[in-house]
Order: sequence, then C-alpha cells, then structure tokens
Amino acid sequence: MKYNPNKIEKKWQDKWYKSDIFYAKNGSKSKKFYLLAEFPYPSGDGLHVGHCRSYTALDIIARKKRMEGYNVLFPIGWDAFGLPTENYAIKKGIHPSVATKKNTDTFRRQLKSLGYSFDWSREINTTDPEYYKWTQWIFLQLFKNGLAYKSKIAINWCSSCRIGLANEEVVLGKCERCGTKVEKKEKEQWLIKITEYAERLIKDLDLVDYLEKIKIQQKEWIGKSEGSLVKFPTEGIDNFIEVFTTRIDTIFSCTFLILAPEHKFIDRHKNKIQNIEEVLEYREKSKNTPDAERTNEERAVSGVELKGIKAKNPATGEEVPVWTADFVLGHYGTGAVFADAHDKRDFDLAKKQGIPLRTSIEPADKNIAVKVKTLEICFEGEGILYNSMQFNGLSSAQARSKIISWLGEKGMAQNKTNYKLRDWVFSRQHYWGEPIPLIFCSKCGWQAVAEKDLPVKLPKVKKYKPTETGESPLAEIKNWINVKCPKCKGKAKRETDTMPNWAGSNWYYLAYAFAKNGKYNWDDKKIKYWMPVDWYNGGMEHTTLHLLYSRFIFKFLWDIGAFPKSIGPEPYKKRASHGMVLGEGSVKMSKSKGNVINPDKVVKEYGADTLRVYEMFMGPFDQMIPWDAKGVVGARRFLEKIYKLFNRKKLNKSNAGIELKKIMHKTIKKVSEDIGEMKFNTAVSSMMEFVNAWNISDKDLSEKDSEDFLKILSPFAPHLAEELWFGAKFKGLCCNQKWPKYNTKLIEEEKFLLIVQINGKVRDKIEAKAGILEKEAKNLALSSEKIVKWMEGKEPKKIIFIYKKLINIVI
RNA sequence: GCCCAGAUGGCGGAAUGGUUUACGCGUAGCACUUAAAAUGCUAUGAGCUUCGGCUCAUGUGGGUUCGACUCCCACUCUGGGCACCA
Repeated sequence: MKYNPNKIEKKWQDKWYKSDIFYAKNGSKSKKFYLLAEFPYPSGDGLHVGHCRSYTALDIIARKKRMEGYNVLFPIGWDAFGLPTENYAIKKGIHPSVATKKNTDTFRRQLKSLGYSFDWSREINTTDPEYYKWTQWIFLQLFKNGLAYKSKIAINWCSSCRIGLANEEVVLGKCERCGTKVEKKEKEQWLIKITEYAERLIKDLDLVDYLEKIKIQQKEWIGKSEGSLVKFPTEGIDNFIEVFTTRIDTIFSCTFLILAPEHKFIDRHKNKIQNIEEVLEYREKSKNTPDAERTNEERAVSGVELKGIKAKNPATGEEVPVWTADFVLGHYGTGAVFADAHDKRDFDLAKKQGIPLRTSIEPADKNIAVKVKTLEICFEGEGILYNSMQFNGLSSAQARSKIISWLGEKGMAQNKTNYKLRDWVFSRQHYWGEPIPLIFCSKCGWQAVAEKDLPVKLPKVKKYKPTETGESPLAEIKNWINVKCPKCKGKAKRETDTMPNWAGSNWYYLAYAFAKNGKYNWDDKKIKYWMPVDWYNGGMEHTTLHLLYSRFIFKFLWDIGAFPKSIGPEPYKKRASHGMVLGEGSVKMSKSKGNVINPDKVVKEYGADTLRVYEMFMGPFDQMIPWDAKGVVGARRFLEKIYKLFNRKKLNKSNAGIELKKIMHKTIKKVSEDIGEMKFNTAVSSMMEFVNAWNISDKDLSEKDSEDFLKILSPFAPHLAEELWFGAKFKGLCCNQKWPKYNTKLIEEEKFLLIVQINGKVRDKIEAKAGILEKEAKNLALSSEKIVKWMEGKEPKKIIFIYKKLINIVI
C-alpha cells in the first residue's frame, strides 16, 4: 500500500468537520485555553504559505492542549473590510461583498484542506452587519465618552488611493498600500483620543507576557519623554512663548528661540513681524516638503528670523531673537524650542546664520571640553554646568530639578511629560468600511444614531470609487444621507466617512467568545469565561498598529464596564510572533518576482501533512526563513517512512524492543517541551531521529509505544496519525486521546561516553557507567593508553570532573 | 543617528559554559533495475598524514575560564523597527 495523502486527508477532514470535536464549550468546567491567531485579510491571492506557518504552529499548540484536557478556544474569521477588496471590486465591476464572499470561500476551503482544528461554528466576518453593529456601537461609546472628536487637521493624503492615511500607514513618506508619495492636506476628520491612554498603554505592559522586543517597540512608538515647560516672556506682544525641553540644564546657553513654521504665534502677530512675507514664504515651502525628503541626512538646516520679535530668557533676563525653522515640529511639544550650542541642529543653524552662541555644559573629557568652549564642535551630552550663575558646578541631572524649582517659583517653568503618540485619525473617505454612525444637525451639532437603529448598514451604490473631491462615495446617495436629527427631528445629514481597517479587529477577540453560526449576541458571561486571550500570535508588523489599537479599545471598554471588570485591563496575556516565509534566495515573495508558493499546489503534490511538517521543520519559528522546494521532499520522505514502518512491521508485539521504548520516552519529553517553547523545528527533528532508530532496528514497537508515537505525531501530521491509528485498530480518534507522559526512569541512561580532556582538549572518549564519580573517572582516564601518551609522564596539576559528562586533566 | 535581533559545513539549521556541525537538503559511491525514477545502505567541515592520527575551523580582534559558538569589551557585516521628538 502506498502513502496517498490526498485520499487520507480528505477522509479525515470530512470526519472532523462534520463533528463538533474542535468546538469550544462555553462555561465548561475544564480549564479554558484561549489561543488566538491573527485573523487573515481575505485577499484575492488566497492563502500564503506564511499564513500556513503560523496557523500550523498554533494548530499544534491547540491540538496538544486539547489532548492535555483543556477546553480550547481556537477560532478563525475574516478581517474583510479594506482597500484591496474595494480596488478589486472597482476594477472588476462587482460589489465588494461579492468579492469578499468569493475570497472567504477560498480561504475557508484552503484552511480546511490543511486540517486546522478551528472552531468553525464561531467563524466571524467583520463585514457582516450583525458584526459591525458592535463595531459601530463601540464607536458610539467613544463618541459619548468624549474620546471621538472632529477636527480640521493636516492629514496624510494619498492622491492615488484618494484616502487620508493614519501616521501608522505612512512608510517613509509613502502610502503603505500603493507606494505613492504622501501629501499634506487639510481635512475634517474624526479622531480618537488614544493619547489619553498613553501612560496606561506603557504601564500595563508590566502586566503581560509579551516578547521583550514587542514591549520595547510599543514603548518607543508611544515615545514618552519627561521634561519641562518653560515660559519665555514676549513683552508687548503675547505674554510669553512656551517651549518644551528635556534639557533645562542648558537654559543659560540659550541664545535664541525657534518656532515651528506652522506655529500660531506667527498668525497672531503678522503685523509685528517685519519680514512676514519671507516668513510665510518659508512656511509654504516647508509645508510642501514631503517627509521623505526630510529623511535625507545631509539636508542642511534652514530657518528665517522673525524680525522685530524678541523674547526674554527667564533664566538670564537677556533678550533673545526668535526664529522659525522646519526642523521644529508643530505637533510635538509646544511647537517651539529654545536653542543653544548644546543641540546639533540649533548649533548648525546658528553657525550658518551667524546667530551668537554660548556654551554652559562642560564634558568630562578635557580635550573635548576645549573644543566645545571654542565652539569648534557641538556637545550634546551631559556634564558639569558653568556660565550658569548659582548652578555652576552642578551636574546636568542635579541642575535640572533645581532650575525647574527655581523658575517654577517665579511661575516660569513646570514639569511636563510629552508623548510622540498622536491621536488616531479614524475616518476614511471610502465605501468598503463600517459607516460612522453619526448624524449632523445644523442646530444640534453631531448626534449619535440611536443604539436601537444599529447597525447603520452600508447602502447600495453604483460606483465605489472615491469622488474627485476626496469625499466618500456615500456622499452621493441622497436618500441615505438625508435623515431626521435624532434630537430635534429637524433636517439632518449622515456622516459619510467610514471607519479604517483597524475598527473591526479592535474587538474581534471578544466576538469569538459569543459568536455562533453568524449570530453575535454580546454575552458578558461568555466573555468572562473566555477572556483574556491566553496566547496571541501574530506578525511583528502589527506591533504598533493593531496590537496597540486593540489594547487601547479593550481598556476603554473595560473602563465603561462593557464586560466584567474581573477580566482585567489587558486583552492578551501572552503575545508571540512568527517570522515571515520568504521566497527562495531570501527575497520577499511577490507576484512580480514570480516566486509565490501556492499552498494548494503543495498540498496537491505532497499532501497537507507534508506542508505542515515542512513549515515547522524549516527553521526557528520566530525567524524569517526562505522557502526551499527541495526541503519539502525531506518532510514527505519522513512521513512515508512512518507509513511504511507501520504497515510493514505492524505491531509485532513479541519483538518489542526496550531500546526503542527508551528513545520513545526521550522523544515524548523533547516534543512536549519543544511545543511549549515554540521550538517546532527541533520537535520534528527529534521525531525523525526516533523514526530513524526504529527503521534500522531489528526490533519493533510495542502497542503502547506505537500509540504514544502516533499521539505526539498527531499535532504535526494529524491526518496520517489518524489513518495509522485507525489502521492499527486503536480506539476512538487519535486527536481525542490523552497526551502521553514520559517515564523518567526510562530516560536515564546506564552508560555514558566519558569525555577525557587534557588541558581542555578532547583526547579520548571512554564508555563508562552513568553513576561514576571523580575517583573512578580519574582511574579510568589515567588507564587509557591514549591519555598516558598525552600525559608525557607529567603529574596532573588539577582535575575537573563534571558528573555524567567529562573529566579534564590539567598538566 | 538611535533601538532590537543575528553571523556556525555547499545550503536550511542543532548545540546557551563541557564531544562543534544533531536533523533535513544537496553531493558522491554502492545495492535493487534491461534502464531510469523511487527506495535502501555508506560516506560527506578544511588542511596535512607514515592511514595510527595530527593541526585548524562557529564574522574580526582582544579578555575571563581548567575549558568559550555560548560570558565580557571593541569592531565589521546582515536583517528588522524608529527617526529633525527638543
């Protein structure tokens, strides 16, 4: 009989998916385990082998946990709103929902063809009105709690997609999706106050078990910096210009101020700035400089003085000039800085424009100190203060707190914490997203749609294309837009913007707790039972987007009591991440390179189990790894060997070998531990070693050992394990069995290879009893011919003995 | 520029203070075959060798240690993230 995976796999998948064996049981008394894999965006390209890698890994964990007696929730669904589907629909002239249906059907078929043990009864779809009813409900709660507001802001505008982009969607000044240069455009947008949660989003990372690099990336993205606000009086104009600084210890060297070109001070005092035309011209120029060009490191600093404007340094009482320069950002801090010789950009600008400079921080290195004082080089580090009145001689750190309290007493300075994180632009001018459930009334302002009227369904339109003006296509459907104001019943209009991609994935982990066959009945009890997620796996690319957003939304829902408080303020207990699968030669897989591996083809040619085993074996799970078509063959050979051994040497109990049993138990130990640590590659290799040992042995496996082997194989190659389990006439389904335990006694070896070193170099290897101590080991070593030769008659100076490992003789 | 991760045979990798190169791929030889494929077995880091072995090798240079792929310092390169953040 030949191993025929196509036949075997279909058979077992039918059996599994027609039953409820992979269904999670709400409220079961067994210990729950919620294992979450990021749900896919169902693109028209179908499943990627990268999806298979992470889903196989999690499927292995889910199957093992189930065998260990946990009540496992391992769900799947579709994050289906978004631009690619919309663009596809526009191109093909079909409704995006039709494209979505087609794509999800493909994904579902592909995922099932790989035998994943998802709970398909809880499948979710973010584009289902029953689902987005809750997405809209969450938005309304944000709105009602004052966390959603509309504001005219300069947004990142992609002229090709005709869409406003969140900062997170701009990569190196280009649109993340299409690569077009992003422009600045003023537009009314809905924003969400994620910044109010900045501190908690940092602090609560202490409560969770995330990979350290994920925590670091989140913290860096939020970008907390502690400093102070300092007032620079501007007599006769405004009262003062306020600046943010983390280096108030350098204030005595401040010789000028710099404002961001867009700073409102300039607008307020146009008539007082003598060279206002020049200043406005500079502002226009900097506005049109795309961020991409700013990344040019060699770009020289530029700036313009606001002539006729002076400010007073609150520390020295000196009058200093005020400049504007585009390296000062309007949206960070107060949009204004004080400038001095201890900042590289300030230093460069001053040198270039002939602005006077003065130093006040002395570096520890005397040679550098000389060059700093003569303004030959710019010193940005910390040191000892001079030129700083009563603060002379203090270190930078000491001086900072003293200067703040000194200026603070005069009302000129205070402590201040700043974050790089900005509020989240939440509206999109596109069709294929959740409508924002708000109504604008010219009398009453923005009003929430009544909760009983949710969902606000997407209306049918003829054209999905964004309009020339950049407005959403919904803006053209008059009978949908025009509604009554929920408050005064007068004429009002619906918001026509839709929500961004992230809206649906902000809360989907909650949906799985209560979703059933396409119905979404929010259920506190079920949420309480399943949440938080025990183990969440996804890509590193979502660390600063989805992961941060969803943590924020969860915290918000927790705050307003949308589910029981006892769950705690964090949605995910543990977060791990997988490495990408690259094309051969370590380049990214892409259609244009023609190196995309289609999982369907691999399944057809080699079988699902082969694909699963190969993707686990190819390398460490968290690392990027190139696809190797030849490597797939190795996985297939491994499975074939197992199939042959089970059929050829079918359970010859009388010939069972104790040596094989020992290796079996070592393998159980290794595989059990490795799965928990996501070291799937070494788990597979240890099973390969076992099979090799069995193959060359003239003994066979006992019935118990065969059972155990199939059980540990089954998470990796579930179809083959099931087939062989059935073929051996074992009871029930293999995937329903109890995970095997290893016997410690069987793992202990009676003998070992004693490594004998002389001066740390291996000179002999002697087989010895496992229990021997130093004395016996020494005798054994010194009686070896080779060792005697190497000793050259010398006496050992020192002997190091490591139990069960080696003996090192130092001469 | 800053932060994080990494560098081991022809290739993917294993080993986290104690036999470097497990497992897999590839390659070579042998067996089976009319032949090929498939399969099985054997060999496979480099150099030297009197065929007993010896020497060298985990990016580079130092250090700690009886002993370093592993720990420490400096550097080079590769990948990822952030970046005019005051």
